Amino acid sequence: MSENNDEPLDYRPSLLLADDDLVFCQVLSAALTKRGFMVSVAHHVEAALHLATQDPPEYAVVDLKMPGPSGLVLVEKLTALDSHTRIVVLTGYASIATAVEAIKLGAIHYLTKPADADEIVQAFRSTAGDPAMSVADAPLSIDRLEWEHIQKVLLECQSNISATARRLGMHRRTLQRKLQKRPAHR
Amino acid sequence: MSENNDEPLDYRPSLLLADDDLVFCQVLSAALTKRGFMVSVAHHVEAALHLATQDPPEYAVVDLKMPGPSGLVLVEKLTALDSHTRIVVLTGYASIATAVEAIKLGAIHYLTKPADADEIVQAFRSTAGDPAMSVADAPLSIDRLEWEHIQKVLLECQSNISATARRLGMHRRTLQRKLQKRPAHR
DNA sequence: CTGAGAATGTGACATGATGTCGCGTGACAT
DNA sequence: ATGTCACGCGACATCATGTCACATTCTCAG
Repeated sequence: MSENNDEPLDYRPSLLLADDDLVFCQVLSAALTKRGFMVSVAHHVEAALHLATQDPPEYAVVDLKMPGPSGLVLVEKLTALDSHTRIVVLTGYASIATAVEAIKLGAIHYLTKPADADEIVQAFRSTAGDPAMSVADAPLSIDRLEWEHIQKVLLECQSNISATARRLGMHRRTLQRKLQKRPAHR
Repeated sequence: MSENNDEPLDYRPSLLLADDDLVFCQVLSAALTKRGFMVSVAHHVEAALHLATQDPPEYAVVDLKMPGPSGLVLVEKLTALDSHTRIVVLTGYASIATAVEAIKLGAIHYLTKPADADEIVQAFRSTAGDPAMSVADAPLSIDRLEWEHIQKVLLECQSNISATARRLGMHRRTLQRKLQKRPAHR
């Protein structure tokens, strides 16, 4: 299922993964390796550039929020090094402004976390004007997405419910109800 | 301040304004004319294409939400007609998904209403971005997150509302109502 | 060209969810 | 001690949602 038949079986395209989240990198790099990529990982822009300068990768997944310079400058540099590198931006702090910048700087797609490996591979294939994705993958439901997002922000706020509610622009009472309503749901 | 000294004084670059909001068109076209553009207006994609085919404009301002086909197809067609046309997308229903598409299809910038004429002119001047922009944003609000997710799926479904509602497991009526609301800013 | 099936826009209405206020409690710093 | 802040919970008016119904318009194969 996960084999890529478009390429010769023994050829693994190089992929640079730049993200400061260690566990996320582990999980994602394993998933991408399983899908046929030769993955190298960097946790900040400088390290990523070091790798890319020696051998510009064919694919790149870059997070925007990293210690030091933002992932945007990495996108720019990667494009400068090799304009054929297919770059996908993957961020937990999505905004229209950074999305526009990323695309203008050479990224071919802009995804928001949580995103699984399949979405990313799908993004690599995507071309402009053709949002014809595989209908197979069901998009996660609104409720599920909301839950993930809440959990993430809640973690950032050290489980401070009041602070989380403020950052999310929702009423504390509502957040309380949402939290206790589904301790676990697919 | 609003004079354009880069061009001969009697030369007015052509600008196509595509938006279905009549009063908005009046106001904006007046403002742009005052700033030295030769403005022509269209209220839907078909009319805009008719004008553009005869004489591809140098600049274009296109709204996304118009009766009939989306402004995205206009962006695509305009770029096909003349890749030098500087297109700015201007919409009151902004989303990351459409922003990415618009840029990939050839727009040079993506603005959200309300935007005044100065912002638009500014956008026309913009070149490839500066990657030094701030990226550390507050997380999206719950409402905003929901909006972005809906827009993404909607694009995948080629703006088919019924199909989108099915994929999201929500009632079509509910989706309609959500789409009519303006997206929350943060 | 034409009809079946699908998509869309819209209204109405019962029900469930949300926003909001308030109260009491405990933790912590001043 | 006293103010501030976070928390949980009750109550209630209001808003959003799910659901059904109906009239158009679109799409596309026959």
